Amino acid sequence: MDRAVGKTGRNILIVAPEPTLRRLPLYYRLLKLLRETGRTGISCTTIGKELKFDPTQVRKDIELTGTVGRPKVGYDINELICAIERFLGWDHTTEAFLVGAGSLGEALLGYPGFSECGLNIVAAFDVDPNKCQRVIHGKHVRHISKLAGLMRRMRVRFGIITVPASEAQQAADLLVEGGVLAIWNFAPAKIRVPERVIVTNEDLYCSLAVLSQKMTRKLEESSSKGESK
Amino acid sequence: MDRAVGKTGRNILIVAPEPTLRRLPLYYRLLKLLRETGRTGISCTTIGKELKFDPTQVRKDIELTGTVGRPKVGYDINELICAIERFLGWDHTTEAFLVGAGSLGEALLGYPGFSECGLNIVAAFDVDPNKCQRVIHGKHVRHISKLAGLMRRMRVRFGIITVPASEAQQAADLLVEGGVLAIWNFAPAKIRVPERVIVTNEDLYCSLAVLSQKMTRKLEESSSKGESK
DNA sequence: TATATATAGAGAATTAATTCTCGATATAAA
DNA sequence: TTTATATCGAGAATTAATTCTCTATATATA
Repeated sequence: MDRAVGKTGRNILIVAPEPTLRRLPLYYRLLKLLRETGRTGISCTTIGKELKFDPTQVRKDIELTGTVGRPKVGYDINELICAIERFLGWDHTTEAFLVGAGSLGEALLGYPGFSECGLNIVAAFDVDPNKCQRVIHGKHVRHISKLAGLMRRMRVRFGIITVPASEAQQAADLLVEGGVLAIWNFAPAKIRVPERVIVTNEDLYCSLAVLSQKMTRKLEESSSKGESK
Repeated sequence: MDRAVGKTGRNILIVAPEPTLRRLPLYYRLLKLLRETGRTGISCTTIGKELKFDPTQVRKDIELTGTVGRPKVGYDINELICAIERFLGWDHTTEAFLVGAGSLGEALLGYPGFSECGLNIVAAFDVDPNKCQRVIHGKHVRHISKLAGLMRRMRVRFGIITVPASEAQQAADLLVEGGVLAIWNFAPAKIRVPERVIVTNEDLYCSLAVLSQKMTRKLEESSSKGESK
């Protein structure tokens, strides 16, 4: 989805494969749960069994984080948790601005556990003056006209877009004006930003497509073959 | 992420590759926009240029939907839109129940454009009696105790989970009890369901990981090499 | 009418991601 | 102490996904 760069820009910095990056948080969550039970060690086999992944895949993913294990023993849970945090950049706090204080924005402002990942949404912005001056989950909502200025002044480099699709580009432009480095875009729309800005799109329609297609195929099959097996 | 089946279950029905399924909605959105401008034809090259995809990739994706084009001309936009809708199962309505009427649930209940994808959330459910009897975006919120029964009676086969992680399994169990076929899980938690149920997880932490890692790498590089290029 | 060109379509080549195989080793059991 | 076994680590093999190459063809231009 977010395939690095286009024709022009060469991929300067080698980042981990996206599939790996998407699996690491799942390991991370499991490891934290296990740690609470008092466990101290874990093997790839066990992680794989728990999350339905191939153990070798888990091992290769872990290898990327720089953790070394011991044969027959496995990895130290604490060490592994720290390595994943370090690898993902979850070991330091990143401050973020959120644009669009609708219900989706509100949901993200109150999302539990972002702080564990080092994400700290410090303020929200909206065009609607009625929404401004409100405080949602302890975060102030300000008028969007203040975004770029405040962003520069506070040196915030991370932006989250939760506005309707039609306003996504405008939101992105303001974030770019404020010197944004990375954008997490929840609006179902393509945004155009300078090459240097990292964008990840959280497009619900893309996920829905996966689900609807699978469901449709399954229904087709069961109706044509009359519920085989 | 949602890698089909585990060790035990063979993958009975051949579905399209997930990367393709995730790109199709992007083409679809672009095509609908273009159609509104009065255009009738489009080439893979143009789609690719617009969305920064390789034209061959676009062509292969389109091939899967069964659409045929003409050299030098391209595809008929209308035909292509219909083919994508048919392929994804967006040409017929799927009714869904939503579990968890918090702000995320509210956001989904008011999400614009789900109906274009054939998705119709018919009701929401929550444990909190204060939330019940409310109407959000025209949809009634009922007590969760009524879920399974109503689901069977109304023959709803699609469930959306927007409860906190700690309650996700309970929500999933109720949906399974109601005869669910596919679950769209927004809770950051693994849910266990029978093999026959299709699950797609919308795990924000997985997406965040991609973004934070890229951002971290970029910051590391610019600080060590002092803003090269 | 003849020529140039953009593009679909087929299939080969390449690249990325996953899975398998095997040797080394640390622990537990005999 | 010896043997058995689980598991890491390295690298080969496989599979999936993407990109490239070439041919045929439909349209536009000369």
